[in-house]
Amino acid sequence: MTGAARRTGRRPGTSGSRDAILRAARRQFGELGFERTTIRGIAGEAGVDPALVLHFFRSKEDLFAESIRLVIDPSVVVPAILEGPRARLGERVVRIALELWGRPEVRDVFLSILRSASSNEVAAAALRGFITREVLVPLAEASGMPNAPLRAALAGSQIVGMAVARYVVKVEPLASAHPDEVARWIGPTLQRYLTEPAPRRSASSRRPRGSP
Amino acid sequence: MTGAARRTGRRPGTSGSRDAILRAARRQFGELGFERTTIRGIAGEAGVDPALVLHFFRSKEDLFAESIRLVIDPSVVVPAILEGPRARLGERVVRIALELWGRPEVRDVFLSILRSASSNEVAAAALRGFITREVLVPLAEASGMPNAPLRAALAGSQIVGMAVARYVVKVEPLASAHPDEVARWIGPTLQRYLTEPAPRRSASSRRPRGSP
DNA sequence: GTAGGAAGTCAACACACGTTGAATTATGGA
DNA sequence: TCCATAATTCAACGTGTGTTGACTTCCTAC
Repeated sequence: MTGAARRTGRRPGTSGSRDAILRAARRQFGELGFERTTIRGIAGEAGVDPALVLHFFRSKEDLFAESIRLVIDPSVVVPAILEGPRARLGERVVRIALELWGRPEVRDVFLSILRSASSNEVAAAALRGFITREVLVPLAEASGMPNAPLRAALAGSQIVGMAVARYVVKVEPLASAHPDEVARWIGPTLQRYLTEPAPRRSASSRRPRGSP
Repeated sequence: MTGAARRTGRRPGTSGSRDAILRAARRQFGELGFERTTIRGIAGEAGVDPALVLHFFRSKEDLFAESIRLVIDPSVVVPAILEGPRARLGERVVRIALELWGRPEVRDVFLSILRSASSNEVAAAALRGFITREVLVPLAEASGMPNAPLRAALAGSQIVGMAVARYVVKVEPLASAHPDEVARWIGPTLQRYLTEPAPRRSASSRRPRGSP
């Protein structure tokens, strides 16, 4: 080595430290979840002093909130969902979801949210908000069905379930199935939730006549 | 108060401390997940010294592992899934799942696993193991279809997705929908995954002839 | 040129956590 | 009756964490 011990003070030129920190944060929050990710770890990966992390982002919570600010563009995604034949709505939705999960930046953010949604209220709110805004509302509009919110929530539940099974818990053979195959199976489910008539009340789940 | 400062040494009679600790652990792991649950917190809820917790269970990891040891009885659940008309397999599965989530002890354990599966390998393994053993294998047997593992994984993904949406993220109106309604919507999905013919390869997802 | 702010490091604080070892009191079998 | 063993608390240790404040170096607007 040239023996250059990292000295104090500002560096010449533009360092890109802020971005490096954010990238490292996203990656680690995605891999470890909120609790197990440490400021020191992020700083290490970004090649920077831990104090600098908090110089840019005021606290760990703030950094987390910033790191899960969505990196997907609704003005692209929503039209992509809406355009095309209504008979293939479900399939389009799965394909778009799978495509998003395929991009590393997006995937890290999604994993962050999913990993942390369980114990971090910010993350849970983010997930709820995202699902509502980016998934439910457009889908409800696209379907134009009565019951739209419930239908959209059901569709969302199947997508989240697929993501958990595939990317978090890694249940085989789903985890390594080809996206096309996944789309073929799950597409019809979403299609039914979103566009087909509501299920009939079956005999066994009806209360006997005269009961309250 | 009677001023009775808790003194040291063994208590007369049977105290039930071990059970109290386990109950508190299950509850807190379920509410907070592995990381945010503390030994001190559990001890507090159980009315006991923190050291006693580690006297009974050798470490926090061990306590966690013990606390997620499944409280459901396969010899009851599996037959309940298998018996009855094959045409209503899907509906039976959802109903059983919802019924299990309704019992507080089971619910705490499920929540523990779900909340911690993302960052705790023990929990992820437990979830994978449980899904495989209690859900996938029996379902695969029940269906007797080719592709059984994939089919069962898909069914599992819809169940987990419903649980996350309903109990963790609390997406409305799914979160407060009546179990009957949930069963009516989701039953057919499981039914299709488990018993209906595999989806045909559609034109749009086929590669053009001659490509690798 | 020079002042003020931005980028960067260093050392330290305070706190909470999991874990340990010794000490104390009860139980139950020989 | 005695003694090993179980149940229980207490006090403490070590470690890792988020966060802070002082300090230095560079950039840019006047």
